[in-house]
Amino acid sequence: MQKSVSLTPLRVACSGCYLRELCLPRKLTDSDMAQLDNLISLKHAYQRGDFLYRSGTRFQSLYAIRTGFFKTQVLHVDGREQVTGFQMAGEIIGMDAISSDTHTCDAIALEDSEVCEIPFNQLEELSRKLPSLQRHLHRILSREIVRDQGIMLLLGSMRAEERLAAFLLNMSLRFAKRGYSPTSFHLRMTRQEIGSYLGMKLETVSRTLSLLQGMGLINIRNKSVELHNMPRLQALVGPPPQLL
Amino acid sequence: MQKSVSLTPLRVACSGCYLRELCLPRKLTDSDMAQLDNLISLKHAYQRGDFLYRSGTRFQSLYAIRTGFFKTQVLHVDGREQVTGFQMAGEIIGMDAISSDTHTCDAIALEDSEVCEIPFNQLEELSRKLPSLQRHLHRILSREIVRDQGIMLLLGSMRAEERLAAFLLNMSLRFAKRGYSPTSFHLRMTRQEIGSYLGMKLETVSRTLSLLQGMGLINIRNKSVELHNMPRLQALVGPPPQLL
DNA sequence: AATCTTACTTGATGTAAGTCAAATTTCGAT
DNA sequence: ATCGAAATTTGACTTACATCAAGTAAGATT
Repeated sequence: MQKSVSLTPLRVACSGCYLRELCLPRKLTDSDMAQLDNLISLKHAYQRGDFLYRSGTRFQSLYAIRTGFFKTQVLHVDGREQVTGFQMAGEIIGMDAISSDTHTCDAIALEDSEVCEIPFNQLEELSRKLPSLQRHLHRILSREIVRDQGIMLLLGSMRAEERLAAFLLNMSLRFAKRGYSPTSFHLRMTRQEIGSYLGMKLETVSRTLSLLQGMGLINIRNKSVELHNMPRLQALVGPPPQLL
Repeated sequence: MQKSVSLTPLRVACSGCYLRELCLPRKLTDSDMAQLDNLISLKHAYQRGDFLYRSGTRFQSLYAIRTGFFKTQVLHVDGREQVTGFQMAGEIIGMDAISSDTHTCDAIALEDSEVCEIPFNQLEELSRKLPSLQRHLHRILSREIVRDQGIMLLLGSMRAEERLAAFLLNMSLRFAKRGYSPTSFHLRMTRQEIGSYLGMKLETVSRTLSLLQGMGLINIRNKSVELHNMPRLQALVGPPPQLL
């Protein structure tokens, strides 16, 4: 099923990579770090299309994305699906499953990816000993809540152009944080997936992207995007058309 | 600002009320409970319209609603607002603020309410000592993430009737859990607030409620609702019209 | 390189929900 | 009880987005 191959037989500490900056607390001693390293020792590789986990399966671990790109989606009874997020390197995934010990969404690799497994019981145990780790875990959980509320705002009250502008700016910001260009990047997901995430049909995504291009704000060719005018994109997200 | 009056000078333990069932872990010893009681000792009263907290203010505590009804909303730069949730007795509110030590939304009482304050630092400290409390806190945070994803699904892929059916059934479930009738209850929020929450205009809320009434599924008179046919309401939420 | 499949774009048309507006009801305050 | 403000309902009209339908381009597979 999920083709998870342990790339290296030896232990590969995630704290050794730049994950440290994004996912791990700062104020830990070397000894603390060692304990954390010990915890986050399982690395897995996934190919495009592989499931990291499936809705309904038992929860055991959170996952820290080392490299690559994932989407999470919830499936409705009738087959409708809603993409709930796109996750990239340095982000933690799987937190929805804590509440019921069962995954409530699917996580699927959008490109070949590497992931560090974080057994949750052990993380809880360690975070009881290390207050700064505990606090960090709480922040990560809370950040996910804030992110979701931002999307609720987007889905509940924005128009197609605004949604796409917000989406592109969000991608831009996240690429920039990882040292990539904020103005030129490659989308890993299809128009369909973008549409599901933003609550619109793929045709509308396509049309609206063409529109933004027509306005000179972006350049989009298949999955490659260039943001030509970030301030105006930002302005588009901000003030509404006639509502103010 | 927030008219928070300490109702009783003496300590009022929240664990003494039915909050225990909804918010607190089970497997605690009496001694553990006593510590928890000690932590959750501050009770405040709010009148309709009062702010429990405001976006931008410093985060210090979570709040357990003892009685009453709140809404949370995020405000956009331009004045647009999105209601992100309605909270009732037994629910915990304020978790979005952990990530940045700052509240990211407003919480406003929809009726006169009582709230127990839970200083978060102390909660963290105690949960380091009590694994079952720690686990419970994590579950509560995760449950909020799952809830938000459900709303994303609703906002992203449901039609007006489906949204309202889902909303009414959710209210019904939550009232039922608290021992109230699942089929007959009183909405505390305006059509406007329902609309904001569900991503539609107040006129559409009104029209759609009339429609559901016309179909014989509900009876609504101002803010009093009766659900006459829960299975059909459920069916409405489930399968889409022609999409399957 | 050729073929097949899957993504993407663009146009024509339909529709659910938004907007504007007026009438009615409810509720709080005097 | 009366008044005024706010909430709700309902109607007429508009619009943003969905749907349906080709046609084109990109990627995968052989």
